[in-house]
Amino acid sequence: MAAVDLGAHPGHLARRLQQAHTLLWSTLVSEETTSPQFAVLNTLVETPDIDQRTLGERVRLDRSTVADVVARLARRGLLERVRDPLDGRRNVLRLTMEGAGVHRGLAARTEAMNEVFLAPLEQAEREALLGLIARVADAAEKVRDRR
Amino acid sequence: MAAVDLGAHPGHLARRLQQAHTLLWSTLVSEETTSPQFAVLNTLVETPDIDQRTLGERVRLDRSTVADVVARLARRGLLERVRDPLDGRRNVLRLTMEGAGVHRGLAARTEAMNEVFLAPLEQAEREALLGLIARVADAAEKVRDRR
DNA sequence: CGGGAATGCTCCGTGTACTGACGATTCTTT
DNA sequence: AAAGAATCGTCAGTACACGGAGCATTCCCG
Repeated sequence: MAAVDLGAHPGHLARRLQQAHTLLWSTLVSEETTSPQFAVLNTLVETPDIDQRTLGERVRLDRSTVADVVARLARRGLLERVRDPLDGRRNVLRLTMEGAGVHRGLAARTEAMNEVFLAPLEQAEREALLGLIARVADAAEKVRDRR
Repeated sequence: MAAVDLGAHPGHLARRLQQAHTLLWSTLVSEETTSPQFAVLNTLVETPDIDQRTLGERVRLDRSTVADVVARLARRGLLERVRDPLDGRRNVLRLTMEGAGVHRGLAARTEAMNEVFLAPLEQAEREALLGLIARVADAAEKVRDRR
């Protein structure tokens, strides 16, 4: 009797948004490479020779998930993972030629996909949505870090 | 060099938002029962004797995931899963007494959590955020259904 | 310099989330 | 009534996502 309206719950909406995006990504951008994988490739483009922990901080993936994603990309030959000779605890990551090529292709198609994804919104609404999500996510992530 | 700013990508923001919510949920609402599990319990409160497929449509989980989530809740004794005598393909789901009790407790704590989650936003902004997400998600889900 | 603390990674267990293949059941159409 | 189509659920495989335990390495302090 005390049932609640899930349509007003941000958590439920966040999950739906994320699921909808994943589905659209797989049809419009790539079936092989996922959105988190693209985030990793993209970070490696701007910061070569990064280690897994720092990479995880940038793309917001925990140490375990980074290891998984990186392992998959390495298996496909899109990046190299080498033990850092200067610090034997770290893995140094770097894109291969092929990885850079894959990133280029995905970056282009991602732009197109974003257009489709946000199509129901006016320009001002798109900026508002992204800004609001960023503020909520930033605040929640700060709570986590303070621990 | 062609690296992209992930902060402007709705997919990346959607993932961050969902992750942040999951984390906050586990600290403020429950460690045992997840947000999707609550969505299932909640649907069973308003619609007893529902089958898994219909349930999945309501909470936006595919058939496999529904089966997983329902199995976990059944294992904990929060719901009963019985073969429908009128249609041998379906499982009929119904909350147990304990399941109803768990739902009551979660519903209260969920309200409190939503307040914390949306704390960085003004009232008008909260409504705007939820409305914008719903529009984008609705549109994307329609694309999927049309298949 | 030497020993304890901190750090980076891996491995394991659990929980979403989806697709494809399959089996059982029911429905439809003739 | 029987063949074929549609439906519901399960199972296997893959990919994120997280916490805890454990290991090797490095850092820091006395």
